[in-house]
Amino acid sequence: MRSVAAQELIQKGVELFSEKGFNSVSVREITSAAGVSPGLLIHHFKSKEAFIKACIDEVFGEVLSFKTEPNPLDMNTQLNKWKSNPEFYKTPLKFFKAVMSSNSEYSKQLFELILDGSRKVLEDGVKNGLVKKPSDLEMTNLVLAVNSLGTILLSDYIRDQLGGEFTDPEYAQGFMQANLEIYTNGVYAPQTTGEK
Amino acid sequence: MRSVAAQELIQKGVELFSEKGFNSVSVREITSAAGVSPGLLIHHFKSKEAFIKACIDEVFGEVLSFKTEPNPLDMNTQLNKWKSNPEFYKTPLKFFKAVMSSNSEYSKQLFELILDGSRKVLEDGVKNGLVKKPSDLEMTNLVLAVNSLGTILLSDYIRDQLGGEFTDPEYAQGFMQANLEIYTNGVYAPQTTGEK
DNA sequence: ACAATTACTAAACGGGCGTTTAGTTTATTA
DNA sequence: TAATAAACTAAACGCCCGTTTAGTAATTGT
Repeated sequence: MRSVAAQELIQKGVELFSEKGFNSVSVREITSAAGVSPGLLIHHFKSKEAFIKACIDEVFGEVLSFKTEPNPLDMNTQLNKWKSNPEFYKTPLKFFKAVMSSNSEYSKQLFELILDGSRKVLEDGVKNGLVKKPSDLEMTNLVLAVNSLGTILLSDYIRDQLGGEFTDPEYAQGFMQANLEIYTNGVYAPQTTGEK
Repeated sequence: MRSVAAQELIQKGVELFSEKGFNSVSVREITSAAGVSPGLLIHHFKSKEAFIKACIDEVFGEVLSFKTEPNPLDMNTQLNKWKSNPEFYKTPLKFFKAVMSSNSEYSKQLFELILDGSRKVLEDGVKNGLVKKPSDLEMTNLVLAVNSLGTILLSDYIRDQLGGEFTDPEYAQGFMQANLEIYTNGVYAPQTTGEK
């Protein structure tokens, strides 16, 4: 079982890593935020890298299970989730961004997990008749997943444009509506096949 | 005028920054790659930060002008560019990724520039009848730009999935085709409006 | 209760960082 | 060709980093 201080360290670690990324937060910054000595973090977690892994495990075990959570493709479900509790998603979303920007072994696993979840939704959608059968499902899945993740990675820029987080109810409606419109109607007009 | 060594430093800097990002490349790494002393970089550029800015100026002045280059939305034009000279885009694309991941003042300016270019293409497309009139042009523009940029930011993950760079002719065709299909036909089947 | 383990701290270590300093070589200019 | 300026180097400075060490306080097991 984890000591109180160790739990506190994980919590502060997740918080700070979410804000600044793994490389920009030092061990000392975390330990002083938790009110303990730097040595204690190493004592409990062996190294900073192992501590980061512990933080990742904590967040993804506690809050996110990409196999059961609504998939990025499923915009309406996601929108409702955000609407009902926007605060809940803020830190995990930023932490997720930190992980995906870190090029660790975890980030690759997470990406595959996202792809798996997205593929499932896509395949189900095709079966249900809700989604058009793409000529190359795997490639389409990749593109859709990348678009969703890109939204998260670029959330800082989106915030600047909207004037607030795209997960906030105030702005989520319009942002999701644009997504939905694109994914429903396409962008190119019907009479063209997309060529110039 | 810039000295030969200073030019060499910029070139090596862009190369290394593109590979690893700004924070992960030290002044010593750049100067030893250029065969000069660390002090010389500071002598020429005052600080590492100013050197980074010089690198950004160099790349975006030399290779990219987002107002004239094909816009991310214009998939076919972009595909043809990549097809005709894939090497040309590799380093600038990675450098661009490094800048967008750095949260500098430059990255925000670049994002606005991308939005401006994208908006122009979108508006022209609507006038030409090539693009459907979106209910919220600014929001749609934001979503489309984010999707395009996301592809660049996540290029490492895409490479893992495809087995090669998505800018390589071998893989570009299929990847762009999936994009084109989504933007032409949408994802959701016609009989549904997208709700579950 | 006492021994053994665990939680924890203060201090320091070694290393890499960006940058400064002081000095030398090379180029420019008059 | 002598004076001035620019290019450049070797060494070191101070700082912050992750981690180690050596020791103390608290907890646990018997």
